Amino acid sequence: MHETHKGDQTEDKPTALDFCVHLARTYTEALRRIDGKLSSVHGLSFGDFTILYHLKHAHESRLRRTDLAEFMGLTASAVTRSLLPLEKIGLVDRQSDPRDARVGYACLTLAGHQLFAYASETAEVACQDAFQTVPASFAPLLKKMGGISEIPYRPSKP
Amino acid sequence: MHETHKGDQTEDKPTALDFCVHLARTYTEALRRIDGKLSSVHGLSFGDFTILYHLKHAHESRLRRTDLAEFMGLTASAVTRSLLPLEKIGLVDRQSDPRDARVGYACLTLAGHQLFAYASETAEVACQDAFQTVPASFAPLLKKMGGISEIPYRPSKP
DNA sequence: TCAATATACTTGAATAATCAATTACATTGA
DNA sequence: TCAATGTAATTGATTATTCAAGTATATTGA
Repeated sequence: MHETHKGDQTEDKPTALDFCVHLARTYTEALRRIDGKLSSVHGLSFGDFTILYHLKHAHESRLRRTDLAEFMGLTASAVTRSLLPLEKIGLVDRQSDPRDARVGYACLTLAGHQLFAYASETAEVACQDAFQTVPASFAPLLKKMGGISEIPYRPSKP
Repeated sequence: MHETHKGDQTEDKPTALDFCVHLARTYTEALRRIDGKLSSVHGLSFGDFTILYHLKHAHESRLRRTDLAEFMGLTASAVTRSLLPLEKIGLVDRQSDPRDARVGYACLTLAGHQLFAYASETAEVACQDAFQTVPASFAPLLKKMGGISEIPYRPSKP
């Protein structure tokens, strides 16, 4: 099995770049596997599933669409488009904010909760399977990667 | 700073699923940054750059298109389409195999080598920047993730 | 030998994401 | 107060990727 293919170039200590290239390869492969399982068993992409995941963990199982975008690392545009089919099949509900007419909430429906309960078991197994060899102690490290800005606490307005 | 948003659900020890969701978020953000830098400075996406990277490290700076697909974690189709613009702007050259008329090689041109030399410096900095806090000792772990099948040594036919 | 199967690659159609522009509403400060 | 600016969300056009099907060539085994 290759260790960063040995060609004629002398391969020195792996750089941050080597790390990134390898991470990209590993990530896409892992995602493909998880996505495949989730799709075949529940008809959800990992992206769809991740939306349900964030809603499930949010206060009252709902999030503003921008906050969901931030959690997902997607643009607002992508969130709008991703939510459409989930709203159509009744996993997610659309709500508005009486205090601010601009904002829209995405809210997990009962059906959404139910499907999530099943799908998260499948997802957990698929994730364990895809990342078998990564020890749990590793997770906190990844959390620090890139100094990603996290969602601030956003209290209801007075 | 949120630590996996504390809602009303009790948040237990992070599972493999939590890890995957967080990795996805971190990964897309990091990729966005690296991609942005590389695009603005050299007009290359990280995907484009990664193609040059794999060619650069390959024997004689060339790879069969299927092998490139395997290295990239992409389908053959995606590789065909990704190579088109790189061939058009003269960074990559198309070669055929006299022994097997089915196979096509992608080969780094002189211009490709030159651009890669510049771009890899930008990329290294961008990658260090995106993954500041991940220690180098971490790389071997990631290598094991998922038990990804690597490219076997493929000798020239007799 | 040559039919059956396998491999390398390309292409058409579909999906998912992006960015830029737009709409609609909110907030701010002279 | 209300004009200017800021924020939330959607939409159109574009790009990247996938899958399924197709083409061309190689390999294999009866």
